[in-house]
Amino acid sequence: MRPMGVAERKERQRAELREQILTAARRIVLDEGFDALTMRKIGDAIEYSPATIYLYFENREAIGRQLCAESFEHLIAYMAPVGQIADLYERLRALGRSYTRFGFENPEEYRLLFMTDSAFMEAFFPPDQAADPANPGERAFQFVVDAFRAAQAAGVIGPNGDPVVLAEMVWTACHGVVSMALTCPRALETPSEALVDTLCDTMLRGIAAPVTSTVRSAS
Amino acid sequence: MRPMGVAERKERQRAELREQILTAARRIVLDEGFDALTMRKIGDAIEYSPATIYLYFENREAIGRQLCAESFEHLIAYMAPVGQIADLYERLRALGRSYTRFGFENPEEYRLLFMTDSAFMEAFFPPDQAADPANPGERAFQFVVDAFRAAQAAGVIGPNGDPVVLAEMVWTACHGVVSMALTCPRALETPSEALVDTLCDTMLRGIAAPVTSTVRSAS
DNA sequence: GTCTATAAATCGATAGAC
DNA sequence: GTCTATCGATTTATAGAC
Repeated sequence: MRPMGVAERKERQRAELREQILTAARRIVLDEGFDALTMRKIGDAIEYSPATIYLYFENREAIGRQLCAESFEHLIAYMAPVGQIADLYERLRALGRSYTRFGFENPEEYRLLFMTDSAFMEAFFPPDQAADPANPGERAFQFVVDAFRAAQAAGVIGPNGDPVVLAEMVWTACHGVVSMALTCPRALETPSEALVDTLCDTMLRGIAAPVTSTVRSAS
Repeated sequence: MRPMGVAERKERQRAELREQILTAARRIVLDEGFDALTMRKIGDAIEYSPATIYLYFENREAIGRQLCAESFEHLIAYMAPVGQIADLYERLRALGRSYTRFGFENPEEYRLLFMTDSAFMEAFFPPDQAADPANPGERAFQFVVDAFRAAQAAGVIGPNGDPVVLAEMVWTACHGVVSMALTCPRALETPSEALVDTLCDTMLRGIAAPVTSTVRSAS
């Protein structure tokens, strides 16, 4: 008779090695970027042959996709505490800051999520219209949308503007600062954090300001 | 005696082949992106051996740098006509639109300039503080700064805010829309052009609005 | 000035032995 | 389940003949 639990142990060991692969891959990506992620490097790190990795992941991309999902959770972890801020206006400002802070503190994760080949992100923003709430990318974005919806409901920013458009607006603007700072820090004279603050403040003022009475004092 | 003009002809031929190399390289980059630019492909295109190219350019990066300089000129060509717009407020809005239009209409050029390894851009934003007016990257940026300066001088947007910071703000925000749209079009629900317009309008309203009296109607 | 030939180094992925 | 060995295809860049 085969002892009980043999299958369980095997399954456990298999999951363990899978996790080792991901840990090694994550380390490589964080240190050197996704382009530097090779099966050989992973193999060296976990002290297995490169061929073995193919028994745990279909290919290199599948590893990348899994890393993406985990990084989205990481991003959410940065933004989630902001939900505690009672002042809904301050919450919006803090959201921009927490998003960009994630980018600056985890540049290679940020690169992997938002600055690499679209093949990854498309896996997280599927073509079908229905937003999947289980999708970590979608969940991160909904955080921003909800914050705008709440601010509108409370009358903090005025009812004008689709919350989705507003969310995409601040998201892409923040993304602009982070991605430019990561691609070419020298191009920005203004310190990134100051730029983000100015940007968020200006946008929120612009959203709060009445659309009709644009200030145009001269000629 | 050697006929006159031999050296001139040689120099002319040399410049011609150099231009052929750049033309072939440009085509490859525009069609397939900078990563797809290889010495072999250039060689095939111009019907010379790959080795020959090294007699005209130090290496692959030097070719990329030259392409960058030309693409900066291309970007300036998009933005320059905007300088004709008399209404300084409209000029600022048009600046954002012309910048992003360059990106959408020339995605691979945009990628080369602003979304590739920083090694290129750093060549155009040198470490020394003094902004070199001959630098095409610097010149493109100064366009935006000058527009803000003019708008401030005319009292169109109020005197608050360093024009450089304001310029970097709209620049990075516009860059955010373009780069996100190029990296993962699916992530944006709002059409890019609409997003740019909303973004620029909102920012300009926020700049025009008085800093002190931020509208905060409720709790 | 241009070529051929090749060095030297990658890489992803697989076949088949154990 | 893991390995070795390797295929097959890249690439940049150079040495040396012509």
